[in-house]
Amino acid sequence: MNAAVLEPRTRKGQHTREAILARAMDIASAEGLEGLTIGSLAEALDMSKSGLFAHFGSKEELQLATVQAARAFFAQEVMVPGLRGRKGLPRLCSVISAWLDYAEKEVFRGGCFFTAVAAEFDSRPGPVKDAVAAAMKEWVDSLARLIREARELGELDRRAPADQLAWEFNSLAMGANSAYQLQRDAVVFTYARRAIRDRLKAFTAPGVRVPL
Amino acid sequence: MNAAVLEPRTRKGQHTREAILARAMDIASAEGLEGLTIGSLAEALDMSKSGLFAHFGSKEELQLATVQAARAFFAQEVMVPGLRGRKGLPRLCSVISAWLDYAEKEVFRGGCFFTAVAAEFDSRPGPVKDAVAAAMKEWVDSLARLIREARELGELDRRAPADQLAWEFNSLAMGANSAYQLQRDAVVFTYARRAIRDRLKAFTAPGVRVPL
DNA sequence: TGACAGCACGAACGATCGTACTATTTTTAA
DNA sequence: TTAAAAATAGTACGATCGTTCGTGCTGTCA
Repeated sequence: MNAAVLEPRTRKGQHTREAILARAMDIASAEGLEGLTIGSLAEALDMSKSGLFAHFGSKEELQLATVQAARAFFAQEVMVPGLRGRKGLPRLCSVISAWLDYAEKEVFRGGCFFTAVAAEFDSRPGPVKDAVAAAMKEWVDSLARLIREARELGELDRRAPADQLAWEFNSLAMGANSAYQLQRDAVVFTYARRAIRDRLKAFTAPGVRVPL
Repeated sequence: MNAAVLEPRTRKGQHTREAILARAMDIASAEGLEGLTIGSLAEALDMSKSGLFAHFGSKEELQLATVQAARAFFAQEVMVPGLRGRKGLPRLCSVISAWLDYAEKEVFRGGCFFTAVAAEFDSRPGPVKDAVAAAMKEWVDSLARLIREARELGELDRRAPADQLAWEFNSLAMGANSAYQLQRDAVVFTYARRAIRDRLKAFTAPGVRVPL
């Protein structure tokens, strides 16, 4: 069976599929992609298990589709608003700020979808882990690219290690999301902002303002 | 039934219980505390489901016992070797180093137990989440205490924000563990060490060596 | 030696999991 | 308008989940 090519062929099918994936992202952010159960998902959407199941053909395909949906959602929610900032340091800070806001606003019940799912699948080899790892890498690479842009514009020191910093900022943002979910103390977002700002300041000329 | 007070009354029972929890920590680090199944755990230990079950009385009690065992294990594996460093900055760096080594050596299949379990339970209210949150808080507080000691010895600037830094270092270490599990590239441990070292250097007098 | 406590076992429970089949309704295209 | 196609529902399956129950085994102490 080739379930990977199951795709909706009508507007209605498309609409249903989108509704399913929106709920799936929300549930998975809190319960994980394994805790995301076909029965409970169907019930939450007032449809039958088998009707929902037919959209994907297997649970793994549902999980993969959810990861792709989350990737698109993240781009829409974080990258698009973030990229409105002026190229260079402002844009970098704008993207990071959008990401922290997205975590703090709890757009999903469980906070950031990828933070939850990455931890869940990081030691489960398979297509789902590969998809999650690819999405994370794509995101960190985007951050590194923004850092290099700021460097080329002379706003950051030429020696600023882009990959290192991108990884750091991602770790701090994920850490803020996790700590907030766990302890429910929003001060961690202040910690994260300050940590990133201080780190960036170390690579700017004295007096340059880091807009974060 | 009061399953919480189920405790072994013979040396043999004690021994079995320890063997169960050792396996449980290992499995849960990779599959999570929900993925940790009584059946699979029993099979891995060559015992019957019911025999194993009787040691705890419920799955939640098994999960709680596993968290407590992991707390003790972490103290033994990270805090004890770390505290051998001389009081102050060396001890702080020694503890952080022990923690990064423990993650990199993959003492458990899935890396750090608490990183995995914190992400899994951070949006599942209940006694297990509470236990995990308490353990994490205890650990970050320990780091903050070490930072304050270094500050009081004059090795770190008086303005070094202990809670902020403790949170940062924990985020970076957890981030290194996660990224390593996900991408299997050990360079992230170098990133984490460098990030923490640079951050500490910003609060030391020029020329002071940060032993990390 | 006998009684008893603690440990472990096998069998079975109801519930729920993912999945497979068939039937019915709804949408689309001619 | 009608026939094909797609979407959804209904039902049932084998497997596995956590849990319960009754029963032995084993070592200890009177």
